Amino acid sequence: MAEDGKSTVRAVERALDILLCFTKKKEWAMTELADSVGLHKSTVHRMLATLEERGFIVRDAASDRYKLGLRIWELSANMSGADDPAVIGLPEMERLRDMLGETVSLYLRDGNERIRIQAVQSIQAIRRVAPIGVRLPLYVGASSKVLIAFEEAAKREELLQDASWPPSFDRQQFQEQMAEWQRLGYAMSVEEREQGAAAVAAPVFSRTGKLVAALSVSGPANRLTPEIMRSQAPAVIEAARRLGVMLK
Amino acid sequence: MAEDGKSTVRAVERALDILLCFTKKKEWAMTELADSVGLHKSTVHRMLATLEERGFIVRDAASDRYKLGLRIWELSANMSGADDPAVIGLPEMERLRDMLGETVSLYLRDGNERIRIQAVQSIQAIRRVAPIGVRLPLYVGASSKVLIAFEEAAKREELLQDASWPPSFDRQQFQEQMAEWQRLGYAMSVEEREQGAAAVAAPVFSRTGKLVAALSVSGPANRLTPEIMRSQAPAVIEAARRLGVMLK
DNA sequence: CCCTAAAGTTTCATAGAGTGAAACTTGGTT
DNA sequence: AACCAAGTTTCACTCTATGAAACTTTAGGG
Repeated sequence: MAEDGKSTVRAVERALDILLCFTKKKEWAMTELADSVGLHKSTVHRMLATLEERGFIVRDAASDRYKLGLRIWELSANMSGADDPAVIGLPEMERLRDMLGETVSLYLRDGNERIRIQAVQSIQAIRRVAPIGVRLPLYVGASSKVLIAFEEAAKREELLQDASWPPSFDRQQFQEQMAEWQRLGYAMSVEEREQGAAAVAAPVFSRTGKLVAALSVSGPANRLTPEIMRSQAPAVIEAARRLGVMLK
Repeated sequence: MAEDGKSTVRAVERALDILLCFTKKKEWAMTELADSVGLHKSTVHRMLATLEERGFIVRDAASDRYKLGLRIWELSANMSGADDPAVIGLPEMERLRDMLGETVSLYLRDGNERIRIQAVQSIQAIRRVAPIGVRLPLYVGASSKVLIAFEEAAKREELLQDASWPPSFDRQQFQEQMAEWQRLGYAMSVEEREQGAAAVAAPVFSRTGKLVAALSVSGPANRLTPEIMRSQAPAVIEAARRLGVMLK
């Protein structure tokens, strides 16, 4: 039972791992799941029965495969509290989008990854939903820079020392540039994570001065040149500041 | 291990029950949770450690209490598939809202309850987030009528026979009125669930003709008189039809 | 239409995982 | 300081979760 630090419940861990599979793919057959998590068929079967009984997953009537159930919806609806940046920030993000005409995203750091918790698209009237909730690496992109550079010193060190970064990540260079981002109050990226994409991001601080999120404006690199982004930076910083004071 | 039908995993059930507590309240102390689910402190402690390790819950740094973690977000984002009415239906719902000037909601049946999975408010520009995801009883309200009356015959019977309805629910009367709703293609309610509120609802069918949701228009009863609602019904039915063809 | 393969379901003996009582620690209040 | 409540850790025991194997259902091919 003893593991790294706290003692946990194996059966529950396994069940949660099964649930987490649904972030990779929306529909799973039982055997697929068993292979994916490396458990025996009959174990997965029992787990799925349990998860289904509580409404966390459902069986698609047609395909006989498993999907996430409505209880997940219910939970996520209830997690949006008065302090949820995704909800509170929406109007401010829309304002910024209308002002700059580009996609505006809000990122939270979770461990050594970041999650896009809210986004308003540039062109489409209705926001694309797919990319909300995605996990992205914390070592590329303007938002990542912000989420590290403006973190508390201790946390910042811890993140930089993280062994799980890929070899391509240049700690040295990153650390050197960090001072500049801190001075300017924003960071940029050009075709780091995605071909042909560029972004400017600014930190969102809570009233207590703690970093809570990164607000980014992103778009095609040929439109968002470094020069253009520099000119947009003040608007992003201002929006991020307003966003910050709205929180908690 | 043997229970009603399928065999389940007790530890997992307990963990899920703990998670489900967060639909009632957003923040919990450990002892509160232990009392609520009727488990020993140390058991809950272990469960929470497990849930936390996987990111399903987090400890609020300030209050030292537990809240739902970002993994829930991630899951809910991934559950919105190409067939999620909540996402696809939004534009159509907004159209209807703009046309009638009242709140438009979309309900799904889950067991013998219904869930409001999407809503666009009448007045506010930004949609109220709180009530999305709430579970409501299936025996009152226009949407409930629709979610039962337009279900397949077998399912309909099963639902009507459900023993968990309160004594106040008049099966006889319900069944008599059902034919009328089916004939008209919509149902109304006046001050059934909530004082001073009224609603018209129409069924949303998938392309295969299966009932998938109920679309409702609701507002204050003094504005939404039966007469007015009757005149709005065709628009609701049409919007529900359009919504249906968009699905899957 | 039958045969075979794959996927899903149930059964069951066993080990080891989960459990809760109790002891211990931490932090805040009178 | 002493107290109390909340949270955390330990540990022996038992019952629960487990996976192998048998069995059932479904799907596809000859």
